[in-house]
Amino acid sequence: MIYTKGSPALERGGETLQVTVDVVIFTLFDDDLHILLVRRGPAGAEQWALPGGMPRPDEGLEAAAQRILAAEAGPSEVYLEQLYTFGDPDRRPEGRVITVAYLAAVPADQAAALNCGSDLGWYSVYALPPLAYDYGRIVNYALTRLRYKLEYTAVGFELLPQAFTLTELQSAYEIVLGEELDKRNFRRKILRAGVIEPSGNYRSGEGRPARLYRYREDAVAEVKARRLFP
Amino acid sequence: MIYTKGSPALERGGETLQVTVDVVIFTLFDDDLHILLVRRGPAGAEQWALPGGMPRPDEGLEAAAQRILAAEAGPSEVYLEQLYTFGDPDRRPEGRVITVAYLAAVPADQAAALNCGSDLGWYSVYALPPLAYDYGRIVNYALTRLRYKLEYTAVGFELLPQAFTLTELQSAYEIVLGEELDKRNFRRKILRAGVIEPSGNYRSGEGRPARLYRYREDAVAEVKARRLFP
DNA sequence: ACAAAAGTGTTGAGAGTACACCCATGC
DNA sequence: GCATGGGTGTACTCTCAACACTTTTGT
Repeated sequence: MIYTKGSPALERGGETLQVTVDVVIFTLFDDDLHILLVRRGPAGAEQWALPGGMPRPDEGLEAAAQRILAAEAGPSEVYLEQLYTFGDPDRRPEGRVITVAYLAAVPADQAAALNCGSDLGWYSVYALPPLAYDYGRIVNYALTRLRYKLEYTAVGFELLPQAFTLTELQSAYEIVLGEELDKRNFRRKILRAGVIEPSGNYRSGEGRPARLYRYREDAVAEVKARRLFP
Repeated sequence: MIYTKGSPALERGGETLQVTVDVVIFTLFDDDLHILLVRRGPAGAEQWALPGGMPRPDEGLEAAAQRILAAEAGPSEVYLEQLYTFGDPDRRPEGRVITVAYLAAVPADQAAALNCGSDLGWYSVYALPPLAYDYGRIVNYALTRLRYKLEYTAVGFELLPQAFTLTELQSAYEIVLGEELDKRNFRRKILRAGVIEPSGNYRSGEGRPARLYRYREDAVAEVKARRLFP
């Protein structure tokens, strides 16, 4: 018999088993990739944590992540995916907590609380404040995953406003990947992929106005990358 | 304040919150891809489940998966990765269970219990018996992930014995992917990748003896597949 | 007219794909 | 000697990567 019934939390020596859902929320502004953090602990010895909480009794894990995201960052209709579940017994000194981490990407123009209170803030992933517990590991994991997905899927657009120029798009890729890309190759490849289309408008600024593009909702983000093995 | 302390399992209306770890264990024999299932329920209306259990108080999630794997399938030193966490509130009628699913791949010659009791058995993923709850979904998810990883990483070798012929390797790929591959292209590509080396021995059978290969432990399974996006 | 950013093509190298025959052994 | 599975090479196409100049606007 594999599954035991009963009340496991109590049977296990009285230890409580907490499950939390934490969300790593990425956004892109000021030429930098940011995540949302909440402050914990007293000023002076302050530490930062990911927004999170416990799933409610009748709430699925993804629904909980969605709720947390909406509460802290504002928008709905954003990119959200399960990242990983962290459950080492000694993650936290006060007791065992199993955390189901999610990754979210929101466009900066939808991200509420861009200049939010001192308990909540966007921080560059390249200059993070001290994080509590093993949050650093979770953030690293999320960043690795975001970079990976950026190359093989269309997540990149989830970080941008609805209309964007090709230069802005390229810049977004460069910021997240931490790597420079060739302008002509970038444009050829992204246009040939057929995932974006001109919106018909232009954006003026310094120099020649740039054509605006939008992501094609009907785009098949068919990720047919080359196989490593036969 | 995001995290509440106390005894959440009781505070939440007396509902207990169970966390289990389940493992989808793949192996390859008889020209077919199999997973290990355990029987639950009475004969006649029997249903099958994935091997699983609760993590012990001082045991990490991966450690729990390793323990379950060792107990049911025998070997250690096998491929094991976290798959996904399933936590819909209505997964099970008897109460809420959050399941952290793992994916394992073991070579058939290490898989104990190949002809095990009637409570435990290997089943072809292409002909599964009736599964309890949402196990079907978990198995599908695992199969999708296995196929995906097969193409871009070196998991394939985890399903094979230490020494294998190129024909056996190709056959393994074909069985898992459900697709035929070209012999010459397969060989050129796998050899050029530098992940296997001849063991020096040969296997005799019908026809010309086949050269045996082994997986190179020092192989950099550098997955440099083509980017979809720039 | 000039500064500033947008936009545009070509070429060489490497990888993918399709395809058919000879080789070594056991019986 | 023949059946059985093992092993090998080539030609075409496509994608990648490297690389520099012209165009359009605002001041």
